[in-house]
Amino acid sequence: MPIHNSDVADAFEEIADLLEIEGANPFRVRAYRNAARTVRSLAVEVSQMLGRGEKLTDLPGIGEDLAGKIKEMVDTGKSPMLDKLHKTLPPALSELLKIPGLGPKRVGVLYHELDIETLDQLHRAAVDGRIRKLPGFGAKTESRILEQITARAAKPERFKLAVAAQYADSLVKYLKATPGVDRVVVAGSFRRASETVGDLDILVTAKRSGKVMDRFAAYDEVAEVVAKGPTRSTVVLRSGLQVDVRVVPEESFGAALYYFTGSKAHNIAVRRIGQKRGLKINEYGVFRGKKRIAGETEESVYSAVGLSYIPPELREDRGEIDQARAGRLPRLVELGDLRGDLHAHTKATDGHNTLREMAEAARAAGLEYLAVTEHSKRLTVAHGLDAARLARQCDEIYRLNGELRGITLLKGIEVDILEDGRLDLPDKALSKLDLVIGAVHSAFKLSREKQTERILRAMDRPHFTMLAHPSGRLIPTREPYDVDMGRVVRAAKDRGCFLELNAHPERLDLVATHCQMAKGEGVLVSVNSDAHSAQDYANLRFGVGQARRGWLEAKHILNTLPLKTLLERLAR
DNA sequence: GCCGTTTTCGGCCCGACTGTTTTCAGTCG
Repeated sequence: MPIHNSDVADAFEEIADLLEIEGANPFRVRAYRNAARTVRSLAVEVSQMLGRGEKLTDLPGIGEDLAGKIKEMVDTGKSPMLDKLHKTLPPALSELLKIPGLGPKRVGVLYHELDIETLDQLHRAAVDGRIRKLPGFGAKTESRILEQITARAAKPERFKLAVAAQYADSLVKYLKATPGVDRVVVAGSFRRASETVGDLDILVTAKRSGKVMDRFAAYDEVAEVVAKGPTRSTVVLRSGLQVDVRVVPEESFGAALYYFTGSKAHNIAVRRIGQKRGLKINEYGVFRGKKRIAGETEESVYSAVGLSYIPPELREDRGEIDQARAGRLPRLVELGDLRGDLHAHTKATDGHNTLREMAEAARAAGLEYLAVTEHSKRLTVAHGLDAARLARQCDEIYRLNGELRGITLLKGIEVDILEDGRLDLPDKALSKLDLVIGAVHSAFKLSREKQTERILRAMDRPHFTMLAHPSGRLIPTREPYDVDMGRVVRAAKDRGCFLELNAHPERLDLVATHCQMAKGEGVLVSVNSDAHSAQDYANLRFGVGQARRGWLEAKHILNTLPLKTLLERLAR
C-alpha cells in the first residue's frame, strides 16, 4: 500500500488534534499542523523524494523528528506515534473538534467526564441534558451543540466558488446601499479564489459601524445571527453559508483587507517577519510601538516588512514570501489576457445553444477565437459525434467563419480516451481538425499504473493536442482518478501536447499544484470554459483564478496567444 | 516540534466575541 502525501498529512493532523486534546504544548501541536499543510501542498510525493534520496528536512516546518516520522510511515505504512495516541484517546475525538464551539479543552472534558467519543454519544448526552452540568459548559452551549450536530448532517460543508460568488455579489450590493458605508469588499478564501469556500468574509469601511451591523443582521436571507458585536458579526444564511462582516475605519482598510484575506498561514509568516523588525501587525495597521506606520493600503503593509505586493491567490505560505522579498513574484495571468477559448459544446451534442449562438456569445465575451469541441460517439448520453456528423459540423464551421466577423471558429473534438488508451474516433477523422482534446470519461477506478499508461498511450496518437480536465475530479462529488501526474506532465512535454485547465466550477482542473508542475516543465496550459451554454464563458473567471493560484503568467497560457501564433503551435 | 542577520535555548501572531463567570477561559478566524 503506497503512502501518499495526503495520508501523511491526515495522520499529522489527527496527531495534532489528539495532542491538543491531551493538553500538549500548543507549539508542538502547531508544528504537526504546519507539517501536514506543507506535505499536503507538495507537488511531488514524499515517497518519491525519499526514493531519490532527497532530504525532507529541506522542506519548511519539517525537522529531523518529523522527517523521521514521515519515513517511518512511507516504509511501514503505519504511524507508531498515532497508534500510541490511540491507546489513550479514541480516533473519533477528531470528529468532535469539527463541531463549532467545541475546541480541544471542551472535547477533553467531554471525554474524561462523560466518556463521550463519538458524535452519536455527544448527541445523546446533549438530549439528556448531561452536558450543561459540566464545568465551563452551560445550557446555551448544550443547545448550540445540539443544533450544530443536526445542522452538520443537513448542509454541505463548503461551497463551490461559483456558488459562493452568487451569494457574495448580492450581499455586497445590499451592504453598499447602507447610508454611511464607503467600501464593501469580500476578503477571505473567496478573494484568494479557493476552489471552495467555507464562509464569506466581508470587509466594510464606514463612519458608524452600528448601522452596518443592524442592517447586516436584517438581511432577508439570514437564518441565524451567530454573533453580533460593534465591529464584527457572524450570520448563517438560509443556504447554510456563514458570513462574517467586519467594519474598520478607512485608514485601516489595507491592513484589514490583508488581514482578512489570509490565508492564516500567510498572515502568520508575514507577522513573524514584522516581529523581527520590531513591528506589530494587526487588522488596524502596522505599528512600531504605539505609532502606526502603515495600513491604508495592502501595498503599504507589505512594503513595511520589506516585501513587494503579493496577489491574494498566492497567499498560502508556499514560497510566495521569499519570492516577494527577492522581488521575483510572477506577473500573474489576468482574465483580459485570454484571447480565446478552446473547449465548448453546442446543441449538436449536450450543449444548449446553436453553433452560431455560441460563436456570437464568445465574441460578446471579448474572445477572438473559439474551438468547438463536441463529445465523441462513445459518450452516448451526450449524443456524441461519429466521424460523419463531425465532418458535417466542420462544413458548417467553415461556412460560418465566412460569414461571422470578429470571431473565428476552430474545428475540434473532445474525444473519449478509451480504457485501453485508443481514441474513440479514427486518425483519419481527427486529422482534419485544428485540435483534438482527449478526455477520460470512463473507467475511473483503474490502478495508478494502468490509468497513467492509458493516458500516455492516448497522447501518443499523432493528432492528440490536449488533455482535458486532467485529474477527472468533480467538486465535491468525485475524487480525482489515481494517476501519476508527474509522468503525464513530462509526457506532454515530450510530445508537444498541452494540458487543459477546465474552468467549470465543478472541475477547476488542473489543480494549482499541477499548474506549477506544468510551468516547471514548460508545458503550456489552456484555460477553457467547457461551455455548454452561451452564459458559460463567465466561468473563465474562475479558471483564471485557479491558474493564478498555480503561479501561471500569460506566457504559460496557450489561449493568450494571438490566433495566428496559436494555429502555428497547434499545427506542430 | 521547529528554528536562528538578536538566539543551538527560548521563543513561537493577534484580536473579537460569547458564555459562564464575577475577571476570564475558550473558541474562532
